[in-house]
Amino acid sequence: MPALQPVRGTRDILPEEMLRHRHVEQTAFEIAARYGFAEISTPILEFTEVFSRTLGDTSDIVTKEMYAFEDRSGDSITLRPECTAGVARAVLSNGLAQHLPLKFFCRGPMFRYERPQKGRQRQFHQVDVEVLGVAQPMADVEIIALGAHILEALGVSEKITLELNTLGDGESRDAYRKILVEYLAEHRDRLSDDSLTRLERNPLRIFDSKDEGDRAVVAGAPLLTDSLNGASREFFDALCEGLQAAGIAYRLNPHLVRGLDYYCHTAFEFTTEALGAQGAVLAGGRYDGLMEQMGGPPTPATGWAAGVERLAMLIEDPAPTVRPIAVVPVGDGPHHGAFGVAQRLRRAGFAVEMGFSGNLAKRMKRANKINARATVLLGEDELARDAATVRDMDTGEQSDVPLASLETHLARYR
RNA sequence: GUGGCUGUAGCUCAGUUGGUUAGAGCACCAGAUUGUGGAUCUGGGGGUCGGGGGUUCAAUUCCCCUCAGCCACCCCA
Repeated sequence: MPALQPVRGTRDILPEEMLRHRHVEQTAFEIAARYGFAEISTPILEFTEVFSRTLGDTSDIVTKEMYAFEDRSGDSITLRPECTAGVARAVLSNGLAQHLPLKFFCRGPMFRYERPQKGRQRQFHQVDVEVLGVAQPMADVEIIALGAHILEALGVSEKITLELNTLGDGESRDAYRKILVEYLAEHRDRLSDDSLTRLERNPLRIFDSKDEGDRAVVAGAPLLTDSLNGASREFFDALCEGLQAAGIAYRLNPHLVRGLDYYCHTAFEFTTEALGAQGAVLAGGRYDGLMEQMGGPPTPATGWAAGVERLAMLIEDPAPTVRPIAVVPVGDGPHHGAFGVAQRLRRAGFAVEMGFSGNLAKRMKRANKINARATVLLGEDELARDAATVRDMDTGEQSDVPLASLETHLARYR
């Protein structure tokens, strides 16, 4: 354990930053609720197979990014790298496949063993929505609309564009893979080393490459959209029409692919230029095959996840929290009486901070520092006649208020 | 995992061609002001110069290793 440092890629979220996180999560949660999403929480730990079976043996997450370890009983356990597999598992574990369709909202920490960068930590947080049991593209339209709605509510829409693509169904993708591999093999000599291994494992991801040689090759490559079968074409058209009808602007990006094996049809990413290389802020797609892969019944599903840290970096400072009322005993005598008053006000719904150390000037300083809206001063003489001196901290005005009407008097400062 | 940049007080940063007790601003604490905050003035605390090793009479400064952050790749939220 070297020094007093947090583990690499993890960090403490101090109150100021926590407010931003909270704002992102609460906004997402509240708007998702309006769309009928119910919050669930699944364990941070899952058996490793939950992820390795579903994300694909060739995905980066499984091959190099999983926080996996053996527990005391010898089981292989993994800190969840994403939400979807856990939610799907929960649906099967709880027999919820009987109750489709389901709409879930989920939030919490995720873990990926990556090299940290700004906007990319080993422990990070996501908010996540999943729709299970709906095969129609309207489900995709709805979750994309929800995503756009949340980003708008967070005030970050102008910095973000929606990119959209289709991966087609299995048949379309198999057909395309053949054509693509043939084409790429012809240009093998111009591909980067990275892309040569991609060619073996997951040729679609060559489209992601930033290598110039790769890009040149990819520019002339056949497109998946040209290999779509009728059903896939129809699905994608319906999705695009649905988005247009909903007034959601998007940019078709035929090169947009997904790193995880379970995706099909819809693939989308809300991205920003403002965060450097970590531009994806909310992304997802359709995963019709996942539940079956996990051993459950074939179940169509679609969903997305959004990065809380990334969004927290984009938003303006959230509205300031309520300004408290400071209760200040004068001298050391009235502490108990003052505390009684503070408790009364707290029960009445006021945010109350009490200062009782140092001389009066010190206590006032403290009241000022916590940005108190008003200070309730309680000295021996005030308490003796059941009254308080209330000071408006903005105007400096003071008034003598009977304790009986304190709540009424302070109501203006809520 | 690969390549590069950076690391001095809580924060932002000075500093040293290697040389006594490493500085500033902000923040913090105390006093001026023991029944009144915000301004001002005065004083104070706080540093293993990221960590370890090496070279040297002497290292914050030069060299090596290591840790962390940042940038790009990889990948993704």
